[in-house]
Amino acid sequence: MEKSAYHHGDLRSALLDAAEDELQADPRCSLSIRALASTIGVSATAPYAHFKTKADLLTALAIRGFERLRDETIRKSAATADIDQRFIALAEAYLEFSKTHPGLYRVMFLTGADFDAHPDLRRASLESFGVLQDAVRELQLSAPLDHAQDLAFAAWAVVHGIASLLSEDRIIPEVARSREIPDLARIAARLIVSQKV
Amino acid sequence: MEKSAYHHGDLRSALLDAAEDELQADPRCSLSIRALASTIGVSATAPYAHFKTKADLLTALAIRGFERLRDETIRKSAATADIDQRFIALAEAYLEFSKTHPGLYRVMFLTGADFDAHPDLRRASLESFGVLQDAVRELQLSAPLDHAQDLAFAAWAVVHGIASLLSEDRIIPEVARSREIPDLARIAARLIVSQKV
DNA sequence: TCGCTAACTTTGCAACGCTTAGATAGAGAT
DNA sequence: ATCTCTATCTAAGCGTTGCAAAGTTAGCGA
Repeated sequence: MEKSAYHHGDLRSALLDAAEDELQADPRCSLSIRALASTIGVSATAPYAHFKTKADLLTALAIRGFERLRDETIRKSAATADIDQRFIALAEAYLEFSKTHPGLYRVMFLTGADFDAHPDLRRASLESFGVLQDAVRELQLSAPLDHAQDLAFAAWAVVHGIASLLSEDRIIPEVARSREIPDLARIAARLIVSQKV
Repeated sequence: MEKSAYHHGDLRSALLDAAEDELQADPRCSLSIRALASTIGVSATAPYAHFKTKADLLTALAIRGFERLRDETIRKSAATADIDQRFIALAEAYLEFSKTHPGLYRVMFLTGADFDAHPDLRRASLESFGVLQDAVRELQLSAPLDHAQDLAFAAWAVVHGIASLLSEDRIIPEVARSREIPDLARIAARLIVSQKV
């Protein structure tokens, strides 16, 4: 990087980094390509050498997000030995991610990019879901496979539902007030864990 | 309406209707005030007499959406007598709403308007949640109140989670393929109903 | 009949996504 | 060492957007 004054060197990464910073500062901001370019110090249209459209940049951001979510959930749940506790830890990690990166989380689920057009996005999303799926399978090894699949999906839905309501502030204040993430994770985990056959 | 050529008569409602039509045609569209005004046939800035900002229009739309969601869920679940079945019907109605009005659903959970600034939005949202809450309370009249509250919240989270994944196409194809709404509703309902004390 | 006022139009600005055409510089071949 | 190819950048500009400001219209109560 800083190879010359003219060529930036790693504008693509710089754009994604700047976008993430912006999202961190204002989770609901509509990222402006021109503004990103400006803060980096390149011309307004330089980003278009790396992303054909703004949607493509958002898709790249979403992929980053899913990869980080996968890594975070794996890391935080690996520390626990007990299977039930591990599932709770996983839910916690998921909610924690959505709370510490609300803007990124928002982009992940709202890019509107369809999986067929972006196989990388599909893969990243599938891998995130896979972590939850594995944990559920651990919960009930003897269960018929489609039931385990349904349950993994249900687990994803609960956790994503809570995360979504949480980060969009659409959560019912009376319920969520003085509710910490561990509490919310337990609410979600209880539904799933109790379904063990 | 059509009081004169100059004054529209009911521009506010016309704007909301046009916005809904637009969302129905393209659920992911970013509504343009100018475009709405144009299709209605008034000047580009006429809408600002009724909505101070675009966000205010979106908030009004969200309120409409929550009211319709409340009505729909009440109507469709009232037909069923059995308590468990009623809960399933309720989940179905919720998912059905998110599927038939994906654009509106999107606006409802993404306006970013905070409840403190928009008490009408808070009320509408609370009333939608209240329908689910009542159904859960019916499920377990004897339960301690806070548990019922948690469970109602969990129910909302699952259903909203599924609806969100569904309408944003973030649903795992392998899971959702050939899954109709009744199936998805049953997956959600099983988690909740089985928690009866 | 006379204002008062809500609902409109006109004009205009700054920011936006994106296109096009041209400038720059590093890397590989000769 | 030079030439050329190409990815990366700049500059200029188009159409659209949200929104502010100032003036116009018409219905309604005094």
